[in-house]
Amino acid sequence: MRYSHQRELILDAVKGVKTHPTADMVYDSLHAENPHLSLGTVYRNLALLAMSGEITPIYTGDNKVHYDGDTDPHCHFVCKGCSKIIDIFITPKIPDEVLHKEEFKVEEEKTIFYGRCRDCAV
Amino acid sequence: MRYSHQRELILDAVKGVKTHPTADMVYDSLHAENPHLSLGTVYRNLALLAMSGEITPIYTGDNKVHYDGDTDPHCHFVCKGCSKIIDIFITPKIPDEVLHKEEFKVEEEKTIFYGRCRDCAV
DNA sequence: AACAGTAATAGTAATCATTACTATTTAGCG
DNA sequence: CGCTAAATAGTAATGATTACTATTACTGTT
Repeated sequence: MRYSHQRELILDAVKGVKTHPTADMVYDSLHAENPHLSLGTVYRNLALLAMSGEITPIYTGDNKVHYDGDTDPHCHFVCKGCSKIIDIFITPKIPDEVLHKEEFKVEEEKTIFYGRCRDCAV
Repeated sequence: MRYSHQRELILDAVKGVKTHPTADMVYDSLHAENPHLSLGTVYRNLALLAMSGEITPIYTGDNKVHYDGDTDPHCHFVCKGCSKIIDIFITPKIPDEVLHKEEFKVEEEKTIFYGRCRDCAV
């Protein structure tokens, strides 16, 4: 993987923010300062950065991939009202019984809690 | 919610299977016997059934919503090689520290383990 | 510093899952 | 049976993501 200015921009955009932006949001945040940046480039580099472990994809069910610049293992909360994603800094522990299955080998765990945030309480 | 024959078909198709089918897969499995069933009807009813808690959506990151006919709380394993989904029958426990946050109220938890199945081992 | 080779980009078109729309059908109640 | 609203079929539209291609720009070599 060869250096590219755009990839650095994109990585910084995700790392520099505590929200969990989608490709579209990253593109919007960079486009004003970099009018020639292409949305396809954002998509491709987010995928590359996720593959190389520099950012983490989050699949919340809103039909868009979000990315987290904090790769330290932790969980997320997703509000069913406003779709906001909140970091929960507890380290999920993969149970031994799951690690020792014959059927498959677990490499990572993703845990999402769903509910309602204070603003969206029913 | 009024009874419909189509909804019953769709519910049975998801409940009657241990795979975790997408709307498309449900449609395919029913279309031969029910040539007038519409894909839109499948999508709408899967969403309705999920909302009423009769089936559970799973977001694995493959950009398609899968559904699980088993609503008993449990986890899933997703193979990074073949994308197969395997049930893991351990009941995830929502940690007290998460249940007692002021910021939000957790209603459910979804945990997915990622790795490689035996067939896709590297 | 020019050169070559090849990965990366920009810009646009295409794809794929899902949702929206509308005329028609049907559940279910009086 | 007949009414009314909910549900469906079939098709069109949307929205996120990927594919494609000509051009640009890293990086190792002379």
